[in-house]
Amino acid sequence: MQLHKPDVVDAATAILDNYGIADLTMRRLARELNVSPGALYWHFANKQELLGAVADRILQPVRTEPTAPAWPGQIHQICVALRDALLSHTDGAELVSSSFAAGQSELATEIVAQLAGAAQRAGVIPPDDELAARTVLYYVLGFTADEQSRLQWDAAGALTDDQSVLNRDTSRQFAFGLQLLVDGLAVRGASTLGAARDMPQRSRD
Amino acid sequence: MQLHKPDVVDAATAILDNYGIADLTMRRLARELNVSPGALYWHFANKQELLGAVADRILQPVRTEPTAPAWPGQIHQICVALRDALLSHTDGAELVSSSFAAGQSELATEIVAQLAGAAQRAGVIPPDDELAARTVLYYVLGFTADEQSRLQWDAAGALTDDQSVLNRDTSRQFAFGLQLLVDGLAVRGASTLGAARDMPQRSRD
DNA sequence: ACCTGAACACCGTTCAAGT
DNA sequence: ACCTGAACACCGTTCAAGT
Repeated sequence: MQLHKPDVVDAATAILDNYGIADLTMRRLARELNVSPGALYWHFANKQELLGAVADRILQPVRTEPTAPAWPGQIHQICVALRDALLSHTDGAELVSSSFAAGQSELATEIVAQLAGAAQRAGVIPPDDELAARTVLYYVLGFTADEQSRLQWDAAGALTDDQSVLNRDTSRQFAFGLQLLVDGLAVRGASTLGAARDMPQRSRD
Repeated sequence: MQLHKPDVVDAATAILDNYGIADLTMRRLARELNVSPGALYWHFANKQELLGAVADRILQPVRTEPTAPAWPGQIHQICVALRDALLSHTDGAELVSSSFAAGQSELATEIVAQLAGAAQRAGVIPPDDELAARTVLYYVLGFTADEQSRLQWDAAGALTDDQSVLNRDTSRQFAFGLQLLVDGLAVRGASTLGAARDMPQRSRD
């Protein structure tokens, strides 16, 4: 029977979940699908494009309009959903991170747009809104990649107790860094929102 | 003549600067040094360890006690020095980022400690200071990796004018995101520094 | 102690040729 | 249109054997 893109992405995701990103190779994937390696290149231009498709599969659950009424809640919502999505796949953060950097994940770009919207509602005006959005994304990707790699060291069994990610409340830690950014956003937003009152620098000019 | 670790790191850095991280392979490096690939494994346990040594070489210029009097200036100083160091080597941000994630860069850990110190001076108490420090580092690495990969696309000549990193003031953009974090740090620090005054939420309980 | 030679078990990608 | 077979030009790592 014929090979279709979604089948390929399914198989790739299965390898990722079960063996990790190091084992997600074109040849291994072809073997799993009972095709020759060359067959994959009919459907995907190269490995990066395929990884981008896997990244978009991972980010699918994040694809939802935020329901929170105010912008801080919206940012929390998006970021928590994002971290959850990344944590549900082995090396998820690493894969999405590099796909985003390579500009191969459409959904990552969409998430940036949504975060930028929240930043605007916080009072950050273009083009700073996108900058703020990217800053938030860098944080979530960096934090989660770190968390996930520690989890792997942990599973491998070579980590002292105070390094163990299990003994620390990572969700609380994640929220702390996120709050840092939300607070910063509030300050930055307030400085450009009419309210020149109690803002000493450049009140009117 | 004998092969010494610093020679190896020198040669590796040269390959990185001239050809990029994709060409920094053990075999290529051995060829450049006129030794067999196996020789490298007498000096380094594996490729990750060697890359960690290159990362530390890149971070060397950042290794300096901050001279700014107040913590916001110190953070700016460290982060600007860090970004400059990363930008002076092809794929510098990507290399340091992955070495840090793999726990192979001692200097990266040192930089986190220095940022944590600044966070403490901002009023963020342990263990949140390290969390704050890591958040700042995630930002610098994420931003700079992004900036650097856009620079590469640009050099390759396939980017529209408004995507071009040259037409945007990236240093100003970098400062914006950094300010976001510094502002957040100020808020967080103030909330734990005695001053419960004019802080509506959980002022006393 | 330090290095070579050779092997092992892989990679990503291309492309003529088949159906 | 879609895929195979086979090749090209590589990888990281190990390890007996040499000096």
